[in-house]
Amino acid sequence: MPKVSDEYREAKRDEIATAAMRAFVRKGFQATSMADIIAESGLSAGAIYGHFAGKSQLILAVAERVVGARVGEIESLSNRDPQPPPAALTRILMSGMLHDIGRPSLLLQLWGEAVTDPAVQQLATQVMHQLRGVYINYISLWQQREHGLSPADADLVATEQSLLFISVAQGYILQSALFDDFDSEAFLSSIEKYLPR
Amino acid sequence: MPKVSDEYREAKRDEIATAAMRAFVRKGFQATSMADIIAESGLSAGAIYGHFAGKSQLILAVAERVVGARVGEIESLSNRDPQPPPAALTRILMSGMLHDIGRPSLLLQLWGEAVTDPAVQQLATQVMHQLRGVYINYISLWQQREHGLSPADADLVATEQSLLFISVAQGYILQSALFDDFDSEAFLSSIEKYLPR
DNA sequence: GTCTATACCAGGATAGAC
DNA sequence: GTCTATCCTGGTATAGAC
Repeated sequence: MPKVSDEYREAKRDEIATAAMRAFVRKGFQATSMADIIAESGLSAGAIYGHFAGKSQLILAVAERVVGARVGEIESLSNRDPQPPPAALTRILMSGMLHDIGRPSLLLQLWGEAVTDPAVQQLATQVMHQLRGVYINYISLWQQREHGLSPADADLVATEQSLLFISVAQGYILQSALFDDFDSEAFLSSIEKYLPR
Repeated sequence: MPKVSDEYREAKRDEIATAAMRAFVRKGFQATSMADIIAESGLSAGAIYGHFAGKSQLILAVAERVVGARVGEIESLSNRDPQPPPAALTRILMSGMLHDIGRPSLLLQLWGEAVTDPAVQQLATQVMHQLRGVYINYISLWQQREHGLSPADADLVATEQSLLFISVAQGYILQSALFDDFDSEAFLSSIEKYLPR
């Protein structure tokens, strides 16, 4: 395979997926028709079907892009030297996410989609595991540094607490989408005040 | 209007909505066709359209039933005399919910639906407000009884903490649907261990 | 009120030319 | 690889008899 062709192919897929994401954010996965995506991308039906087998493949590709960025970011945070306390992770993650996808409502749709679409379900589950792993590492490190726990004890605490911290991030996303008077700052500072250190 | 007619009407609506809910739980809102609901109910198209204007009305009706039960339950908990600590609320609520709707995945779909369907969105927002109100009352009462705070101070604390407790309930629902190895008991006991009392 | 049969349409996917 | 035009399925909603 020639190299240029591969690069072109990848760039085109990216261009299409990005356009699809814009459309999905606007109207939701289900309500977005292929015609919408075609219009948004400025391309034609033929062009799109040349790169993606169908709408569900497109949803999956968009989902992968959305969550992929997030996982990378979290991993990079583990290696930061003046380690922020675990509760502050939420703040950092949420602002990164908002920067990337604009409205978090896309995630609500993704979760809804996971219920019925096995491919999305699998992706979501896999990401949850990654997320949990990263949180556990992060919290364990924090417990060792801050409270002098042994690695084994720290891991135990981290395993317990990870579910709680993940819940808080999920709560942020849900509440920001569903409260019409959501106050981001109030939420985050409340978190930092009441979650364990 | 004759009384029997009204009663019959309401019973029939309930029968249809319940059948629709079974179908929705099985296949999801979008993937469920009117034909599915017709089959599940054992009735005919004509009968259903005689009681509901269309599929979206049916979704709304099911959503109202699902969340309505929950709100009622929470309110009744406030008046319980040996008041369980706020973190224990999660346990009680979640078991009530599981009992009612079987799998929590229906809620994920509801949240996804809220993004695009204004009627569902409005319902979700309204329920969130109720939920927050009930949590605030509950926590405030607890703070007064347990820590002897003044009502004003207790309200302040309760307002801050309510978002956190709601997050935890939402996290439970999401994680139970998205983790293939979700451990309900581990989640709940971790909550009770690390959340403020 | 409820049934059966069907009209009607949106929208996903493809055919074939360029 | 991409375009236009079109096919065709699945699915909502209605018509009309009972």
